[in-house]
Amino acid sequence: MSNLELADRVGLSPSACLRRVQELERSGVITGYRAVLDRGALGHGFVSYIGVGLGEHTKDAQESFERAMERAPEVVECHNITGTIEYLLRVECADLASYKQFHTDVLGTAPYVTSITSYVVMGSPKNLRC
Amino acid sequence: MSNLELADRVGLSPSACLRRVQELERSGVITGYRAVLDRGALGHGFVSYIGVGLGEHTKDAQESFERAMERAPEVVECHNITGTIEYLLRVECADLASYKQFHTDVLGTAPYVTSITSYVVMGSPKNLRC
DNA sequence: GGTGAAAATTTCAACAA
DNA sequence: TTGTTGAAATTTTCACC
Repeated sequence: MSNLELADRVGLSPSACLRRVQELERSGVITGYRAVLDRGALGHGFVSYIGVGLGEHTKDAQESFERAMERAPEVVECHNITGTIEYLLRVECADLASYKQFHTDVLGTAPYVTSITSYVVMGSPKNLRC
Repeated sequence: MSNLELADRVGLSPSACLRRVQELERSGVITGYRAVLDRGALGHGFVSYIGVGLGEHTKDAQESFERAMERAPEVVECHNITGTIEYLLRVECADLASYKQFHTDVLGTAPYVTSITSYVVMGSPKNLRC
């Protein structure tokens, strides 16, 4: 949306509207801007969440696992969570075959991993983040 | 990023670059554009994932639960997943107190809900979606 | 895919409430 | 402090090569 349209929607002049947006950028409320991509069109239609448990809870175990996730392009999100397991991943693959490959090649060889629980996404009735 | 900078980065003329971007928009690969906001600055620093199990698996049970999630502003994502539970939510609250309120007032009163498992996000070492 | 010019937008300084 | 005006700088957009 152009600043002109935004200004019109919120009922401000373009310059006043721009000043507010710039203030949000400067103060860190707006971190940046992104294009929203269609997963299916990109060939990443197979989405799953994966709970991962680590055998050790040392700093080294965490860092080496996180580095492995950083390298894997299929891993779109990696959250360090409380509870019975340590990590929750969001993984986007082309299909079940490429997911299986990720499962064995990446998760199977990642350091300290002791448990893997997959939840395949069948649909997302609400998704405000994309 | 302006089209001028993007064109410079990919090594194309601005017009050729714009033509490619417009084709991505037209063909549906690029669905839209979003500002990336800082959760903490917005007062939504308390992020958690919640696994939800439903007692019934009827169409009615699913639809009424999904409608309840649609109404709750704290629910940022609602995924219908395979596995032992039916839904995985991403919930963003101000703090633990407002999370507790969401837990009892929204999830506690949502229809057909039989199990709730919370995973509080301590950190997100990788997060390509925002 | 590139060039160049017209149209539109962003940006900001000066001013007003 | 917040909003408006107006003009310059920049960018987007597109016809043509």
